[in-house]
Amino acid sequence: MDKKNVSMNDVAVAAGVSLKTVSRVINEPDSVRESTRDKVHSAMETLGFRTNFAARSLKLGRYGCIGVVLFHLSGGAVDMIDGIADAAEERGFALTMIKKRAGEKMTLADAARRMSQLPVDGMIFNLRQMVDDFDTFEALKDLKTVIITPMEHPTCSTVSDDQEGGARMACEYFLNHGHKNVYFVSGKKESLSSQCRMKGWLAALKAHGIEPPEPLQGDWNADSGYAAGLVLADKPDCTAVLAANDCMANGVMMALRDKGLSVPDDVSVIGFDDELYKTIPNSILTSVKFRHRELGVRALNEVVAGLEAPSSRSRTLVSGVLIERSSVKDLRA
Amino acid sequence: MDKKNVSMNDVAVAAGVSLKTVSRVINEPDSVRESTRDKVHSAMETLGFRTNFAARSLKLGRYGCIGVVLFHLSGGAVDMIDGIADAAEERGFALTMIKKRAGEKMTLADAARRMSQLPVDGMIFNLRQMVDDFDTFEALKDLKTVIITPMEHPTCSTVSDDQEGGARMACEYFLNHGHKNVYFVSGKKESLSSQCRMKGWLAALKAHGIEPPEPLQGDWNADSGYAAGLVLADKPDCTAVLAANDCMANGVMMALRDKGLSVPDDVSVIGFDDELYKTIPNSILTSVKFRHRELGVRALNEVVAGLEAPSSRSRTLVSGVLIERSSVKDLRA
DNA sequence: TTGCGAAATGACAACGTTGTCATTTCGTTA
DNA sequence: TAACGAAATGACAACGTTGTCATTTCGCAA
Repeated sequence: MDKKNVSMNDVAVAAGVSLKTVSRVINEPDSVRESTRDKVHSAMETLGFRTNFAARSLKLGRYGCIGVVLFHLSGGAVDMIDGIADAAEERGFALTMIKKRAGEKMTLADAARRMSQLPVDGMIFNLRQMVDDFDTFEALKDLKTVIITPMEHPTCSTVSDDQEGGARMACEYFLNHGHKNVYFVSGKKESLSSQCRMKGWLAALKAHGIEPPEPLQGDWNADSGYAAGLVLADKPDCTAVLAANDCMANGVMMALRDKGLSVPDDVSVIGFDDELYKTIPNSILTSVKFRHRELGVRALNEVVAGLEAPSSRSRTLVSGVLIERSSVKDLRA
Repeated sequence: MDKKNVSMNDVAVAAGVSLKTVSRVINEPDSVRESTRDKVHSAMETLGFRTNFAARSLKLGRYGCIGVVLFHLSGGAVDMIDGIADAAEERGFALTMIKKRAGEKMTLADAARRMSQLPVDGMIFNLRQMVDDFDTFEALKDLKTVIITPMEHPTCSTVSDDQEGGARMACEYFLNHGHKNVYFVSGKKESLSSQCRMKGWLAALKAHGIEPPEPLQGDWNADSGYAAGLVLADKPDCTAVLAANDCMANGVMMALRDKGLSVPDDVSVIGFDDELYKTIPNSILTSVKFRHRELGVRALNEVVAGLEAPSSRSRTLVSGVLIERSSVKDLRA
């Protein structure tokens, strides 16, 4: 019965004004007389008018949308997306999202090409693992591209947690409390987060002239931490353990206890992400927390700032915070 | 120096063909001679042509995008978004996302209005708490709307985990194992998940003619579970505890142990979400797991299926699964 | 070589907005 | 009341595609 889409022209006819006046009511209401405005408004109301995004964008030459490519969707990603979305909202942008499917192989170039066919003025890549064309990739000109990744990129702006710095901070915290060495339990090998955390640990120890012990390989889950803890319990020189996340840290602590050792009296432990308190009552685990929300906000702001100068390039690091609880013993006493 | 946007016309001129032929190379390549196609392709390559989304959508009258409104962004949301995104990908759709900001008040009508100005053919609302206009809301016609929520909606299609059924299943599991009653620890009051889980618990007990004990109020975190556990430890008739999530279940278990009770020998426990194993080594907690990913897939499919008939209405429930471990003792023996 | 039907290509309008510029209407002052 | 400048409104083109329909080119049989 009724027409599919109500256009400005329909509204104009109904209100007895010109199409351009309807346009003005929407975009510069002050420039039209109040009586006219009311007529137009009620016509819009009656007909159920909604501005057509496609036509508007076509004319304006921009979309008001930022593309987000999720190469990987992990736990911390929620808060990051939250930050991106809130910041976008605040600046009047919506998000256009695509995701790498499990098993699918997607390069940065693939992602950029696909995104460029969608309604976006700029884009953000969330990249937590290495990708083949990382170093050779060049963003499409006139389409600002920001990569969320700990790696430095030759031409694109990047934003990252300072994971390396966070790990260094945790190590120094141990050393400042009189520990002479720090053991490390890593996450999955292919994870850049794990790699960076390990790098920070290595750097801190070397900076103090300490020979780092062999790191123990974990997989983020508690069971792998428990296995590592069993091994560490037998090392007499092990007084401090840095685990690449809280779940593994918890596994380590439980193994140590099962072996008759006390945390922190016999061995001190620090984790990452500060989420153990959600699952363990009265959690004592000291942990390095990253501000994922802030990370998202920064990434979005960087894109928006770069809309006018897509080829600009910057590198943003969002520092971590050490949440102090009681899992680290002060050996200096 | 170079023009801002390369249009099909530019490509046509460069390739020495008509604009329409370029269009055909893109949309129906088989209808154009191979030699022509090659000319066009190389012209596109040279000029860096990318089809203009706005113009294309304007002409076609559709976008190939599904809107997602996040009223609330919780942990389980990651998997759900993952499912939505994968299913969208598979069916050739991208996602357009907006989010309710913390503190902001957003009704369904608000969300629908905002979305309708964006490039979307249909939309999904993720709604985990009650909202003022839930019962009165009517979706915009010709814009299929699916709500992810446990509540039934008068006019819109809804998709949900069967939380109530999951809770019932867990209760019955206790009862089938010879337990005579089941205590319940709830999540945050305003959470619909918590409300549904409680409803299922009540329903199961009543169906067996059991008078439900007073539920204990928690807040999803372990500490609140621990507090509840301390209370429950003093109830001699308490042999079975259903906690609205795994974190609280863990809190309950630790409190019971601290009070000298054994799980499952003295008290049996079941949780929800099956995520404790990530944090606790050798976790014994039996838990009801919901398939959030599947939930997202169903929601997206429902939208896409409804694109042609936006006013159709359906209700989808995705059942939960009981992951059996050893935290429930069989009292029948 | 001619003629014919099918395949390939092209010209032009249309989608629903906004920008440019011209025209009309209004309120004010002489 | 006339004249004027400012405010309000309108006519028309343009954004970059795709659909419709007309035209050209091709391959093949007579």
